[in-house]
Amino acid sequence: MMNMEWYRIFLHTAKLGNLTKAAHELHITQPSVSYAIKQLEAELGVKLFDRMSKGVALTTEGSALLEYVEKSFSFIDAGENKIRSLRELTAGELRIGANGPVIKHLLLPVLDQFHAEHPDVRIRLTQGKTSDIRNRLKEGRIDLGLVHLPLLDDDLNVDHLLAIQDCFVVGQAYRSLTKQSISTEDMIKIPLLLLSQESSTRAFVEQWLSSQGLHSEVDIELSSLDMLTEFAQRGYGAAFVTHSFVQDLLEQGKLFALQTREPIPTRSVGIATRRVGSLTLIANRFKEMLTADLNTNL
Amino acid sequence: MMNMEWYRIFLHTAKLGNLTKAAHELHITQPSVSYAIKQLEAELGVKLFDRMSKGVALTTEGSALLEYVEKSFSFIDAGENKIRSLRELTAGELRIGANGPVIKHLLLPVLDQFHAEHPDVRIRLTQGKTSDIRNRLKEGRIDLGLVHLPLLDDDLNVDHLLAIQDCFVVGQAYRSLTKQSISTEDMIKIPLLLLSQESSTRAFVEQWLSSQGLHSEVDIELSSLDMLTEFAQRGYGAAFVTHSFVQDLLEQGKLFALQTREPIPTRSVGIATRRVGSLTLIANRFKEMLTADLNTNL
DNA sequence: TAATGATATAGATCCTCTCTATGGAAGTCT
DNA sequence: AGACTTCCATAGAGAGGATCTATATCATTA
Repeated sequence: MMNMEWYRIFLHTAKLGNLTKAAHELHITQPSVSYAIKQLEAELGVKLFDRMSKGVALTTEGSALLEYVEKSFSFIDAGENKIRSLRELTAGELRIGANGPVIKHLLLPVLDQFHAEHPDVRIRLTQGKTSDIRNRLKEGRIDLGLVHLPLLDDDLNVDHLLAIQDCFVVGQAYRSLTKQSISTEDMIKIPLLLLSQESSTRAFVEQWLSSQGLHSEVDIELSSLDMLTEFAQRGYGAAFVTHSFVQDLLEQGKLFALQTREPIPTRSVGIATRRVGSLTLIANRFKEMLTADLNTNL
Repeated sequence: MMNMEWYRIFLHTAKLGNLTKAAHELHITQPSVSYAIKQLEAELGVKLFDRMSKGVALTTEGSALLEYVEKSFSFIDAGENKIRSLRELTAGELRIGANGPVIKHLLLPVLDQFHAEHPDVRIRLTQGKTSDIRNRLKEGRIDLGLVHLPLLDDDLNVDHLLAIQDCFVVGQAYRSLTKQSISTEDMIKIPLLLLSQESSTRAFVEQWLSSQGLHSEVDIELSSLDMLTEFAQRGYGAAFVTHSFVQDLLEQGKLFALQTREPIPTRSVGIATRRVGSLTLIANRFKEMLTADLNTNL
């Protein structure tokens, strides 16, 4: 049976025209090269080299073979280089999905760091709701998703990343209500500003309310955090938002958090990946970076 | 060190997605495949397959590698096919050189036979004088030349192919001279029709004459056998030609051979090849055919 | 003719691949 | 749930081929 190693030896020998030099280059001895060439010639049934007084010279048939063998090995070389690049994270891509606020407040700083360290990695970022991200993950269109927990899916693996605390915020108009704690019943008398129906945040707040036997009439339903805070600032009502995502506005005195008597449970943001198969080296690295970063920023 | 055989095993495994099946296809056992994949992964420093419950699946990195490995092996396959074709004489080319009369009267019949047996071999035929053929051979532009002997050249190997007998022929006008033998001295009183200066045939006839202390004034100097016989037929004089090449015209009574009292020595046509290096399989085959053919046609 | 620089060959050795046997994990079918 | 099947991993033994050392051989060159 044909042995691919013989081709490697053939290639070096053909290029150098000298068994002894080829042996040197391959870190083997001259008889080994002689043996390999002989095997190859026997197996192919064709003489590949003319043995000259000072070295060897390709026969016509040998030359014909060389063309192919050269190309073959150049592809192997290219493949090994590609693998090296992937291993050293100087090639490949990172495909992530997350929702808007998470991208802006959690992902972006880490992404900056990642991009600085691995500028050759192409970053493909998709914005979407947790449910979108789940689908994209399962379809293999992204490698890694940042999602709100709980996310139950047999195909996905979800690691807790960090806990977030939600709260209701209001603008100057309702500032008086923030002086002391407020019951949930009283609170929902204020017009509520919530994210649109399908979001997991909306599901969360509605579940919290219903656990207290309450139900809210939503007054204003928006699809982005920025708009929610904008409306809240202008006094349209109380917006349900993640505390740390509006930190700046709270500090600037543009928004004020209500102190709900009934505490709002914390919830988690997690990293979701496919359960089957393994992460790309890149995604792995990024995941490490995410967890490391958020642990130092505690 | 990287072993090319591992790539072969990788390729089969990747395509089948199943170590056991790959082992079957490669006529080895499943643990061998398992081992090879493991070695390759270790050497590349990258996991190539995810081990699933029912088989294996390429990782992203494995897929990247596969692209290259596929191409690499397809070139090896192509190379092996090419060699097979060359071995079976269903590819490649035959490059021959010979002078006009030899092509017409010696080469053509054998070439017909060769072409019938090996229609896929491209035939490159160059017409030229013996000296041209020698140069082309030495430059590697042809593989095989049919030349007049003697041809002395350290770089070339010349095998005797067949002996030819030259003669002087005349047309109807001089027919009377062919009734009985004629002395060389008398003969050169007839106008002589010879090939042009540089041809080896011309050199041969002049050497024959001068060996008898004679010298000829050439009357008509032409560069092709056909023209020589044409002029001879029309009674312009005696043409020096190879007997077997004008056999037909002699039989048809269009030409008549002089019986020279001093016999014209036979000379030889030979096959010339480069001394260094080896013949292509094709040229070898053709050479065999030439010698075989001319031995049966004795 | 000796020296040089090649390749070829012989025989011993060692390494690596392959094998057999077995274990273990994940799914599948009663 | 338990038996079965399918597939991969591991361990250890064994064989065979690639490699090594030593030497022969051949052609060229000084």
